[in-house]
Amino acid sequence: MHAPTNRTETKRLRLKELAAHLDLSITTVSRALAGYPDVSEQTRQRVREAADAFGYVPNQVGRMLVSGRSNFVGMLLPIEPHALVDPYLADFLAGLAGGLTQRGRDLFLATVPAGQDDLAVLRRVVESRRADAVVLYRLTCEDPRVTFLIERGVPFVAHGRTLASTEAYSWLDTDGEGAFYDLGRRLIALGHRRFAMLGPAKDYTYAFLRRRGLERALAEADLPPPVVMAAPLGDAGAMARAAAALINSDPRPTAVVGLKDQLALAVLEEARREGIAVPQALTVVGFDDTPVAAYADPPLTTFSQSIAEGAATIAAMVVERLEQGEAGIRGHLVKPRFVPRASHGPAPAGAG
Amino acid sequence: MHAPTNRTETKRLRLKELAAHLDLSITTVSRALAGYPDVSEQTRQRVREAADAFGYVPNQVGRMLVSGRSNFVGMLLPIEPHALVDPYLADFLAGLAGGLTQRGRDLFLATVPAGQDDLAVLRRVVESRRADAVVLYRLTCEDPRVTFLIERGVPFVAHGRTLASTEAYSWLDTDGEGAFYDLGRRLIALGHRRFAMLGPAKDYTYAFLRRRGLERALAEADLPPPVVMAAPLGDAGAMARAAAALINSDPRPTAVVGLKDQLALAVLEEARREGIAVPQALTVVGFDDTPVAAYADPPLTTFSQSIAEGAATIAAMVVERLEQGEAGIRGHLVKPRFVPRASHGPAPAGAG
DNA sequence: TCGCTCATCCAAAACGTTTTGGAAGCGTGC
DNA sequence: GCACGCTTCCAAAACGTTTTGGATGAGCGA
Repeated sequence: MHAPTNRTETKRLRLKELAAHLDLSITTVSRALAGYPDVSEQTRQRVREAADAFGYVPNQVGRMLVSGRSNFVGMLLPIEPHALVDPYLADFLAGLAGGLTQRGRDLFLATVPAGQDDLAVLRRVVESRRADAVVLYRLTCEDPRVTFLIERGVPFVAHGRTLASTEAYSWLDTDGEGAFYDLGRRLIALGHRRFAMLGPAKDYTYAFLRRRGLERALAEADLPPPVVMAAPLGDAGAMARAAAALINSDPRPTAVVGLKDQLALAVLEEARREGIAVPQALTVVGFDDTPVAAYADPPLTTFSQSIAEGAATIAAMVVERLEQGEAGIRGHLVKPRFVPRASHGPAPAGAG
Repeated sequence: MHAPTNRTETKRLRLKELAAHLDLSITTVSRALAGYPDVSEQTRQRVREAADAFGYVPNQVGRMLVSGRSNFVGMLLPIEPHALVDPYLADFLAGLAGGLTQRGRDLFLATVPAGQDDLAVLRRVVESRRADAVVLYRLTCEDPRVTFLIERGVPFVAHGRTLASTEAYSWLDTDGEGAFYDLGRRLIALGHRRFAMLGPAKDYTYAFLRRRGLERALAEADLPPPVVMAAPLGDAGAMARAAAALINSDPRPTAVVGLKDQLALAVLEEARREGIAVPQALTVVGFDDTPVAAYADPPLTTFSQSIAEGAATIAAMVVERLEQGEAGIRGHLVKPRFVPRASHGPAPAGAG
């Protein structure tokens, strides 16, 4: 009953040793395990049994070297200090990793240290041959990473998209433009005339598109475009100030849409602080249906999209792109689901 | 102004070609870049410049093969179908990946497909040489993964710990036992006498320890142990039923502690449904301080722990373990912070 | 001139696998 | 007895790097 003092240090079994033990060449053992037809059924059996018995697991690194592929898919994770990580990222990663595993690949997470260049990291990941393909997320309108990867011929799939050249790469995006167009029409039908919008500070494409959708709805109804403000995501103070500024703009908007739930929640918070009743005096709508949305006071009207499902689709798209080359390039637009809750309603009477 | 029809297909530059171009041997180029002293300062300069000019990035796979290390740290991600991914996982992964990157390693996410064996996946990850070390999370009291890894001599760090042999591996855990002991005393001082506890269905160590902490506080005050129920995390229906059963146990407890916020929130929900006032008639406390906790009605009293910070520490511990072998084994206990909000209060008068 | 040290460079082996291009053995048809 | 084809196996090369164990030549003291 002694504690194990020295670890077993199981010297891992290599193909060479397995072959020696079987009195076969490593070629034959390799081909037997790979199921090639030029090894007799009897030998194959013998090899399989020995491999199982010894618990032989092929060294992937050796394989990588000769095949030139790593079977890894890389994903870049920007680490912004003090900014909260998007809660939906967990679902996304789980879905992506799960989908990749299903297809015999694995996910490799590369972070971009604060102050470092996205592109440098991206380049290192790809050219060091540690990843066969890359998943990008949170694209900007003219994302330099996209042009870089296209130029180098690196297979990748984007969650989100750029404004131009969307034919040249695979992407999956939520139809935020359509959603916000519909939302605009819906709110106009409820009598709203003065709109405001709170977006992220960075030039994300989704922000541009959602805004364009809303503006199109307003333009079609001959209404003026929304008042727009931006705040850095994750910076609670800045978001609160921006929300306050929006609410207090003169004349006060009757509907404020947040481009993400976090932003809409900041608006809700400010409205409560200022004693503005939601939704009687102010309609607030968000996007994402984060877990807190349902718990907000009042529960936040928003749009829902299944992140995990989208991530699984992206996994499939990556593999398709890898296996079919440029013929595997696809674009997917996913329609989000409107989740009406209690934070929106008819425009206050007498407004406008 | 043509669109690029054929991708540039930049044939990646190898050490051999760089050497040929410089009229040097690959040995010298390799050693020049690595900074060995047996290459003249002049040559080193020349090599460095050429490498920069050509954008030479060493093929990591070649390195891995010869060094026997991959510089990857693996993490197992159990994918439970239909169960929500823990929201804190995103912070954890971001912190871990960031900390590893800082130290020259990368994170490799391996999922365990539903129905597959944890151990089989773990074994494959480690023995295929794709990861030098592993991070485990959500440990059970006698976690088989721990014994497996110790037996094989694989370096790993656990987030959480087992009950026994905690000297034999590195771990970082929240002091849930201490926290719940303190909580018990605090609530007893507020007049509570009848306690209940809602935990996860699985045999997680944190559940055992938190319960033990609470029970110790009750025993010291000569109070009976808490009524305990368990529900599978992520299954909303089951959690609601368990919460209802707890609330309706006779005599009704005056304080219910949830082992995680999700469970406490389920209790809150049931209390509202049954018209039981919180905290006047019932005290509810959670653990984790998830984002929704602050938004709950009433805002949930809970415990907070900085996940990202813990993850960064784990990253440091992994590297320490890798570099110092068994001498690098450490155990860290982190004290969570009590976050009093509005869901707890004095026991109702006349109770007990 | 010889022998020694030092600075600088390099050929070859090694890491563990897959793949290429045969080779050996055996039966078969003529 | 020979050419041929088929089955089964294998040696060697290749993948891209690091490391080992010299080799080469210059400088220098004797």
